[in-house]
Amino acid sequence: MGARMDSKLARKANLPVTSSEVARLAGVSQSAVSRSFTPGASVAPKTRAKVLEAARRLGYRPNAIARSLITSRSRIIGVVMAYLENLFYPSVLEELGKVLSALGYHMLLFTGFKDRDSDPVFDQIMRYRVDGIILASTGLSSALSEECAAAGIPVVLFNRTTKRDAVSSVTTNNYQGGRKIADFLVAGRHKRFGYIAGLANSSTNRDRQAGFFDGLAAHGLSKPELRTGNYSAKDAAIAARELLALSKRPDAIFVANDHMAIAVIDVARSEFGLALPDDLSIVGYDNVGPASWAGYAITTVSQPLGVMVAETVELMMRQIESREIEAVHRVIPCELIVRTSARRPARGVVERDGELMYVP
Amino acid sequence: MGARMDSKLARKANLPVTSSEVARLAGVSQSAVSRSFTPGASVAPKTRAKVLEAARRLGYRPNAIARSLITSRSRIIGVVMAYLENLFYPSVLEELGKVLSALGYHMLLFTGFKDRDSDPVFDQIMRYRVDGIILASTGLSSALSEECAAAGIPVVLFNRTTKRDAVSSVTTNNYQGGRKIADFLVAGRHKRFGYIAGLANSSTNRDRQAGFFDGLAAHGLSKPELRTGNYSAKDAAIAARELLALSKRPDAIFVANDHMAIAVIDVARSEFGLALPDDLSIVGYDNVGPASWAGYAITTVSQPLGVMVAETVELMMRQIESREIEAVHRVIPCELIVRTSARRPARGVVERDGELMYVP
DNA sequence: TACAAACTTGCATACGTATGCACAATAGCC
DNA sequence: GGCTATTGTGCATACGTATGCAAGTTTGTA
Repeated sequence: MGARMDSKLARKANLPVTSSEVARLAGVSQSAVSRSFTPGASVAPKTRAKVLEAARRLGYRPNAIARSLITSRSRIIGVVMAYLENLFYPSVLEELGKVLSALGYHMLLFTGFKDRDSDPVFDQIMRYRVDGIILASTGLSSALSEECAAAGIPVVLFNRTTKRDAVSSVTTNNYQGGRKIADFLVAGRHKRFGYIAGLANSSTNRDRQAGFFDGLAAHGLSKPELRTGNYSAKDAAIAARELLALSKRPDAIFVANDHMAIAVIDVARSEFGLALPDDLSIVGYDNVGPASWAGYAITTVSQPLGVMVAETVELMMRQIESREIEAVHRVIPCELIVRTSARRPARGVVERDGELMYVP
Repeated sequence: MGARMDSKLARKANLPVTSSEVARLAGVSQSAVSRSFTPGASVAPKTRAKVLEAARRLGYRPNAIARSLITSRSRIIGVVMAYLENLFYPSVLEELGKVLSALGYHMLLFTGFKDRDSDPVFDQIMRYRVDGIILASTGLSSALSEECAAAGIPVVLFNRTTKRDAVSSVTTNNYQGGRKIADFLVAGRHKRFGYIAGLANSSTNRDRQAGFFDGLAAHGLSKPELRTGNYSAKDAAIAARELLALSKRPDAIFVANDHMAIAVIDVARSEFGLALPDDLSIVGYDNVGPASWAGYAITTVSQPLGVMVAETVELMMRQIESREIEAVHRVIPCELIVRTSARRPARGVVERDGELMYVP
């Protein structure tokens, strides 16, 4: 399997340096070393200097594992993301990394089990005695959430919500988002509507769909044509083919996220020869990076990532510090970003922060 | 900041269950409990059954932290990815998650420090006594790699390489890839060439560029116009504007990765009104998801992710198990995938596994 | 100088598990 | 049934650190 260039040299591992060894070199007790590395502990500046110098010479680093055992705080947050194909989640991960590391926390990441069961993942998370769990792109069974609560481990759902009493959540107002899209498309004088759904049992899909359907109903319109894309590009393409092959083809389709919307746009253009927005309007959701690429320019609902992550971490930290589990549900407002994948209404589109937004 | 719905109920954390408590309930010693959870340990089936039943009733899970302290193996791999904007890396992460979890290992992820120094990241990684370190989208200073070697922690560079003696690496044959692109474009009768570079000091960029330049030289052609995009979409767009505004505009541009190539294509089409491949040919690198989207259809070099990850993990495991650091450098062959962003040569394009490839 | 208050330091112990060792129990064999 | 070989079990200890406590030292004040 390809070329190979192996170095001849192999080295044996040395033993890692402990605080006792540092103590010996510095001529102090092990406690003094520990205190020198604990911010706010009681150590004389001179002692600390001696210790740090000895530590530097030996290449000592405090053992976070041993520390966790004593303090019963690992400063590790378990992060669960079933898949990363949808660019929304990598962005979340990157932002989480920034925010958590600034607070001295780290992420134990569980991903890549889209097709498998998530229970073994949970078992592993619990074994590492994480200080908290953040779940994105996935829900949580009732039994497991109860178990976390019983163990005193805060759980925050990111971009999903639940009625369960033991877990918190941070979402945008998906109902409002769906409703805004309905208003926008109706104002744009569209006549026949389609909806390509995400995972049927996800709260995001439920709320976006309800908002969209209610919005259309409020204008006296009947239910749109519904197909399901399961938040998968492949399924969305199939759904798109069905919708676009209808004799009464929709002139506006709301696709439950941008990741699917891209696949739908590709199908519309390259398989049906349709031009956007003249022949067809597409609206997505999430405002991921590619949504703003010139090749797609998707009209979409923006989920403010920075705010969502900040709220998630704040909720997490509060529960960790207070040692009390509380089920708080944060709902963040969202904006409809107007680009060129959907026909615009005559009025209501304004510029703000360099983006066009729909503010009826 | 948005709506809020707080649950009234708050719960106190319980104490976590220990092996001693399980032992008491099962009427055995703590050692027996430990052995019941250690595959291959010496326990009578009857005892193990008693223990597991007691553990189930108490909701016991072995404490991986405490176990690490004893065994001096954390079964944690530190994964460093400065940024996740380029979809190549999330894909890597997902695959790593699959492969590592199947082996009972977990990922401590460090990301989101693109603009900051990576030294603090290292400090943290070392504190958690990880069993190994995988670095993607980033290099490693000489001092740090020496330190890891001294501590007996294997380091594998993913998609980067180095001459340093203490770290291993897994890359594709980037030189060969660059060279293939030169051959392909020359065979396609292009006349004026451009190159948009990645990060100047990255081994991937160096090798791709060297291969491309050497390939052109081998056909008796002079050096292409060079601009630098730093593997950033924004910088690449700027570079593209410069290249396309030249009086002798290139008719073929090799962009050092797909992430930048997308930005370049957007600029070419929407700002210069160019059609691909009639007015301009673009070739990328990586074969990320969006490269195959109908909107872009980028001719690109495929880096076989699955193979790369498998090799990376294999290298890692071998070093962990043998407790010896070795500097092995795996170089994996790559393929030129032909799509429609670049004019095709008259011959040499064949179909394989449903993809068109250039095999001169 | 004397005394109290504030600050430092070392000792000892605890965190939850794995494991070498010695011993007990069982199985295997004729 | 008597013997050895095998297996199973508990005891004690170790991993590397944090921290309450008591003793020691310094500082501040009158």
